[in-house]
Amino acid sequence: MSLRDRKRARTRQALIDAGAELFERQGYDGTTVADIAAAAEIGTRTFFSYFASKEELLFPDADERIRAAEEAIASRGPDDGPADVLLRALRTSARDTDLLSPIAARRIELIRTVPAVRGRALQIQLDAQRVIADRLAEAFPDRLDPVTAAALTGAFIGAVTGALQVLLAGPGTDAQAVRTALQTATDVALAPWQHHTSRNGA
Amino acid sequence: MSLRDRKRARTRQALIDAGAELFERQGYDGTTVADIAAAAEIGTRTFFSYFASKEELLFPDADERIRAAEEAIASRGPDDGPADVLLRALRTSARDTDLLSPIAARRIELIRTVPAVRGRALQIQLDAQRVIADRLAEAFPDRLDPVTAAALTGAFIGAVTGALQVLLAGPGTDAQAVRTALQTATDVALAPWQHHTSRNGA
DNA sequence: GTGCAGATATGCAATGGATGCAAGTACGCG
DNA sequence: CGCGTACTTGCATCCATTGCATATCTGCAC
Repeated sequence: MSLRDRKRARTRQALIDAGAELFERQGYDGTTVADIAAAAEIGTRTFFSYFASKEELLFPDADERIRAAEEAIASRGPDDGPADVLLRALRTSARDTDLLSPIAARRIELIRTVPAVRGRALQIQLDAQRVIADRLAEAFPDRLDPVTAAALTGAFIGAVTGALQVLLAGPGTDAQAVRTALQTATDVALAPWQHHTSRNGA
Repeated sequence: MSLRDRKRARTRQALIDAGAELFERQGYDGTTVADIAAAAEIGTRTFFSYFASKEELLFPDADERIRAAEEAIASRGPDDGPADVLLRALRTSARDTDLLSPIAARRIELIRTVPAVRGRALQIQLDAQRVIADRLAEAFPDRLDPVTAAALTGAFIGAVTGALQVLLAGPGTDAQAVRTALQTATDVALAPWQHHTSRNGA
């Protein structure tokens, strides 16, 4: 990696960190892009050459996750069915720190409370869903037509999202509750597609 | 309805119509709120006492639809299970003109092409999903815990959304294709919950 | 009909995100 | 070293959105 690339990566991370801290301290709306740029010691204008919008700062790894999910689909085993593949994609792209680490908790809080952030999060999710549905249809051309693949993917992601939404709306949530909810959601969505009941470890 | 209310309703409709025409003619981003307000003959500032944002103009009946869905759940028959109730809610809140009328087609086009509009549409959908999940859990307290109700609702709406997304991404779509896709989506999401296969007429 | 209280409408100014443009500056490579 | 390209940045601008103060209108009571 060249100096230029290293520098750019460092600045990018500085922006992410500065954003996280300022959002924590002053709230999302109480923090301006100018604040964040100043904290990372770059010009305000330059912020937008790193992130297309203020919201993007909260989802810096969206692309990687989608790639990870695609990778999980591509590297499926010969006996895996659509349900297995979706579960693998979920486990691969959603790390277990995603719901319980303090940083993640604050992100979820922002998704819940700031409309602009929620809107962006949902868009990212829908984009991911489309990609996964395409890959899934490609992976099982005999068993899944494109519409069915999209419906199945939508059902899977929708179930997980819905379950987490109610779960996280309540008070303090522990790791075990998250696991149970995920198991419930994946069972609901995938029941007819699973040969044998599988354990969920995400 | 008082004069005041009638006047307000008329202005509101004028804004919706003006928005639809201007978006059609100049594009969404090419139309400013000031343009819309002027076309409806009100002050720019006043626009925001009718709609909280420019995007809201495209979803003027979101509240009614959610109420309609709640009503559909409340008025369920004694033999209806969760799957029947969700199907009724869908048929009630989504009119068949929603996907095929020219006005609706343009709205869908905007949802697909304008990020801000897509974000708002998804938020409205998620809000509706939460309400429906709550009502569903209340309707079947013995059979559905809150998390399962949310997962089921999410799977149902997610499947429909996913299927429509791929379907509408393709070229010209006719009524029959929409019906088939909806049938596919609801089957995928509700298969284990349906006693007997039901016909879908939405 | 008159007048008051509350709801509406509007203008003005300010804030803040986002973008185009035109220099300026740094980096990679020959 | 020297050039071409990529990255930064300041500046001006556009536009959505909001607070505030003011003017206007409507519903209702007397």
